Amino acid sequence: MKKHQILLVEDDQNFGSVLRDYLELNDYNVTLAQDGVEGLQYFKTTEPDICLLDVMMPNKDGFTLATEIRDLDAGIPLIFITAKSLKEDMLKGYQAGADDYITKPFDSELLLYKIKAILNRTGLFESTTEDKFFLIGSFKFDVEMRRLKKNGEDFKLSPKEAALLKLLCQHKNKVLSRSAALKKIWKDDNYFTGRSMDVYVAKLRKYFKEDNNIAIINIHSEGFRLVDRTEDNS
Amino acid sequence: MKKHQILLVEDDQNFGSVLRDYLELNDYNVTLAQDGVEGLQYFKTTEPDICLLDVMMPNKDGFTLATEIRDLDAGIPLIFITAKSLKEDMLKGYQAGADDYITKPFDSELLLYKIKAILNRTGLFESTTEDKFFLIGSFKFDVEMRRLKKNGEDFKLSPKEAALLKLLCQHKNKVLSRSAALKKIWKDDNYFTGRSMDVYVAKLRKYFKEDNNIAIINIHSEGFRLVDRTEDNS
DNA sequence: GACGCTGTTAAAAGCACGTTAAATATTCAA
DNA sequence: TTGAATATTTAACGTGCTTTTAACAGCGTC
Repeated sequence: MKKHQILLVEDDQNFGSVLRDYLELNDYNVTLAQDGVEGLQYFKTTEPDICLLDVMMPNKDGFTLATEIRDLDAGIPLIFITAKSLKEDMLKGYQAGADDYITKPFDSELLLYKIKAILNRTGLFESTTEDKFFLIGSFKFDVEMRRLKKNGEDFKLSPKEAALLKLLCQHKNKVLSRSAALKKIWKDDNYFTGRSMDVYVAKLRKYFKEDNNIAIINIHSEGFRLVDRTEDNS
Repeated sequence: MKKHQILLVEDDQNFGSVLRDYLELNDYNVTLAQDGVEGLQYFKTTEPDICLLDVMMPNKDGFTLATEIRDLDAGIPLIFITAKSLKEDMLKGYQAGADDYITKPFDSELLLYKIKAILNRTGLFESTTEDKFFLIGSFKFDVEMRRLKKNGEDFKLSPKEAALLKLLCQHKNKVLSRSAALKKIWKDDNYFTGRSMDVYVAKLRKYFKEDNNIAIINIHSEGFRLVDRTEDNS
């Protein structure tokens, strides 16, 4: 999963860098701008997913900046940060197109949740770039459709076959541990589910039987490894 | 512009009806439910654009309700209303999928702005040009009229037939998941609604029986796929 | 070679789907 | 309000796909 990009515009250097570090610790990429002018410039170059704007800033205040940003991208989420909790300010903020408003001093954990909530919302509408296809040698595996295609042949996979192949693909050329796969797909790890998984490994191997470049190799009492020799790996 | 529909769930009768009136004065259609159970029921029947949920309620609390609502419609915006401003509560709210959080006593004008901000955001992503027609091979499907035409033939579809065909069309050549369709059309996902859906799939297939280019294909335990072979897809 | 682990196949059990028809529920007009 | 027309759900039965279990044979390590 790619990290989300945040634009933070805050003139208070101390507060700004502390907040930036905190957000970065929580897996966001943060660009920190010192004022509205710089903020707009960084907005154009970094193409953030969400903006945190201080209201009171020299040079260009947060509301003006918000309007300009919204001009460039009507859909970008905005959160205002302000010391005052004046009602007029909040209303003005929402008019400028705020998605949320947070007043200093604020709880940093709460801010994280707000960011997450908003990104979830916008994320819903973006095409989720979850792994939809895998290329395995000359095969193409369509996860949603559960189809494994090669030239003329076109196999329909069962749910468990597809789930297992997906896991193997995600670990291509690495080891997929037995117990991890069992817990993930079978939600259980005992003798019988283990045997069941072996049956599925056998089924998958059949599909790749003709192709010597593809193999599902067992690592004794560890798990399985999907090797694709069409890629330049040792 | 059609009025937005709000679902307000609030057990305090006085507060609830005052808030409802206030929102109605501001051009919203409001449905007021007294508790979580009633809330879920009204959610299914009124199909609101946004929900305002009191957290503390008898019978079923706001968080539980939120989860159930999100299960039916992952995209619907939720705002929690609470008397306490406990951090734990707010975090729990955001985890339950809140878009915003407001604590009593609150400024009513601010609430309006929050609602507006959220509706603006969701409105951006909805297809403004709601699909009125679909072309399926040599058929033409008029969604509002619930008519499926081909040359001489002209079938009149029932509401559920039309709703299902519309969903299939929106996912043409992709997978329409069983549970998604059931939640969207039947507002429920259990054995019997599932069987009911199968009956409707059979009905739809009959309409396309003569045309070999159109098929509704089942993907076992996943859902259905409307394939149109007059378009150049594999 | 003993033991546990894996490979494979086939039979058995389980579950999802296709379809039709009968039973309910809903709608609409008289 | 009632009854006819329409719409939807439930039931029943057949079919096919999926998954588990069982059985037996081969492999790996100690």
